[in-house]
Amino acid sequence: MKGKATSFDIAHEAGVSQSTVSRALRDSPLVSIETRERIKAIAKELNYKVDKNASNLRQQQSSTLALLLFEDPTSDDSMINPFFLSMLGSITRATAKAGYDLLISFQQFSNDWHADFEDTHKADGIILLGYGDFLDYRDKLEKLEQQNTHFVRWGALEEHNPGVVVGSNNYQGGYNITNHLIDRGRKHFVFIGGADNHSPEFLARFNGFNDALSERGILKPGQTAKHWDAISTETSGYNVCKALLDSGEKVDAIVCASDLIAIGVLSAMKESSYNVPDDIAIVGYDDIPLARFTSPPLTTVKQNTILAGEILVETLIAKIEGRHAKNVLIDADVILRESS
Amino acid sequence: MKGKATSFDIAHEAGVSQSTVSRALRDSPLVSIETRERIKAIAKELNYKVDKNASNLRQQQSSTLALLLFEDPTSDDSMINPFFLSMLGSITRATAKAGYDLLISFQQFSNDWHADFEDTHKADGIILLGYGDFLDYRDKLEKLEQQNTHFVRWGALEEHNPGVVVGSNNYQGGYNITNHLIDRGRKHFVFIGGADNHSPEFLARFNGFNDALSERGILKPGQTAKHWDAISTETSGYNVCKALLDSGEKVDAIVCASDLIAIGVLSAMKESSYNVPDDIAIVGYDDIPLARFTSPPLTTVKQNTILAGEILVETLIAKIEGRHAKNVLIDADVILRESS
DNA sequence: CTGAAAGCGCTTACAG
DNA sequence: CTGAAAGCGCTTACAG
Repeated sequence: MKGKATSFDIAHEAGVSQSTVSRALRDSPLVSIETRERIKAIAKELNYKVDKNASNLRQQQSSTLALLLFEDPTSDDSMINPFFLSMLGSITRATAKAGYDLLISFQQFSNDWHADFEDTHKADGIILLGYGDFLDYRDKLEKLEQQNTHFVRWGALEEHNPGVVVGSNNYQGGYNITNHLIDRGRKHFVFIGGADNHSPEFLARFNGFNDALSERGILKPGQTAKHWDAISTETSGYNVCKALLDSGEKVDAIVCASDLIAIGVLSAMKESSYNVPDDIAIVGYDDIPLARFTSPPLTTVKQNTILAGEILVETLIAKIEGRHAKNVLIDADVILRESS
Repeated sequence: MKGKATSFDIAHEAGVSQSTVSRALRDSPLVSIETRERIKAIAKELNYKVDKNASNLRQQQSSTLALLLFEDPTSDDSMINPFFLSMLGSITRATAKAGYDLLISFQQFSNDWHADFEDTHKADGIILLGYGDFLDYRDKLEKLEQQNTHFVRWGALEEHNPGVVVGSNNYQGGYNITNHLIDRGRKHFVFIGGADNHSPEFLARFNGFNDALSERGILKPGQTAKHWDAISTETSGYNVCKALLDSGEKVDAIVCASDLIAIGVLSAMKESSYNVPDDIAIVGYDDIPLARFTSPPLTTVKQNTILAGEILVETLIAKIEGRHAKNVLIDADVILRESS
């Protein structure tokens, strides 16, 4: 036998037609059990595998999902946010469990990204993952929607979302962790991280933070909480924290928009000989695996990545199969550790 | 226009044959520049994309690489080794640059993994990534080789490797970082991590460690360095370090088989009030992004993941295209930080 | 430079 | 329960 075996080879070997082979391998009840078993045995022996290209072409679908992972081009080359990597792991597993393959593509926000996976029939649907400047790509999402491309996006729920969105309850997370700090007697709060509508997830965290401070009287009516801008990297957290300390701003609690920022902040604190949490409490957001191993271990808000990955995949498959798919908000839990 | 446009739609619109459309879109010099441009414009207008399934079927190839990422089933669910994630990032980028798509699949070592990506024509070749019990899957690799499946493996170079291997010079890394510690006056060494032929990469690091100690007279002839077994997770590093400290073993330098282990070790040191590096020097291996942010920052051996990803992809494509592909050993550099 | 035709390897409606 | 045939949307050898 030269080259790979085809269904015709099996048919020849089994003394049946090629149609019967195809039916048998797909477990069609139209074929008697005995013939089915016989054909399967021969297929196995010849190491036959259905050619996916032919099968997909004929069926006009691909049993493949595409994941577009957006990276912040401002961030460090090799440093992909561990939170997304953990999502990637759970999405991969959920995809496999559902019988689909997963095509992956990293995209730079800055680039003119193209989501032609579905147009080229390489994928039946697309998962969009990544923080980043929402406003920049809103147009593209709307175009995707117009083209009837199936896609789900991980992100913040807003009034008019193009497509379906699965996200974490960022407002609740920011709100709860701030209340925790207030309960511990903290008075002077600063939020470090992006907090405008370019990154709605961080903004929601900030809003929860702000509302908790207002409700508990830390903020006077009409006042807005203190906010220092940073992108979601350790380096940015480190630099901003240094600047914050230099500014002489009175602070005894810092709420960071992500764990990565918090790790940079902890590092700056140590360098400037501040004691965490005695002098200043630091909390993060995401609960990346390393949050347990910082010094001190980091209090943070856990995003349930395993659940999130499953829901993303489930939602996308629902769209592909034409079932109803709705937006989902996943609860975010505060994880108490020693940094607060 | 209902459904997606095909090359026949473009042909109709352009008043040429479908063959000419196909040629024009592939930039064949057989088609005049003017016709080419005209056809491309129409294709763009109709939002036409070549159907990959049809194109692949016809050409008997897929322009897709598959990445099998093996996870250690003993390790924490959500915690994928950051080193591999960083490799994943660089492999994704290198794959895209070479004009291929990337299919990803996570595999449990324990499972009966099947690499039928190439058999099903879903991928032209396979990249195997992950530490793990080499002996367990040696048979499978040999079977892959017999079936003429194109694959590259990330790992240790050994005498009789099935297939092509790209790896880091683990022996050199272990050797150099140990010499660094000896230069700093350390006398009592322990290696934490797996060091048998089930995980040849860790074993190579241990061998480099051992040989450096022998050459410098820290080990008497015939003696073997002290070695405590651990899997590559923070938790395992933490537990083993606790046991080591409890044992009363005299130690002033610990060489860890991975940064993850070292992070657990640092955490145990802190808890038991040892000062790093004054009491005990700790070094890791991998230089994961967080190594810079541990407390104290971790001295470690850098694996050049960007280069590694590029070489893996390059090597695999060489095999696919029938060119000569040889094993590659990448240099490993010691990164000095405060933990040693 | 262009077109008509074959064929990649399947799945499935149609006929028996 | 089974088979002959059409067709998914391309690419490319062949003929002009």
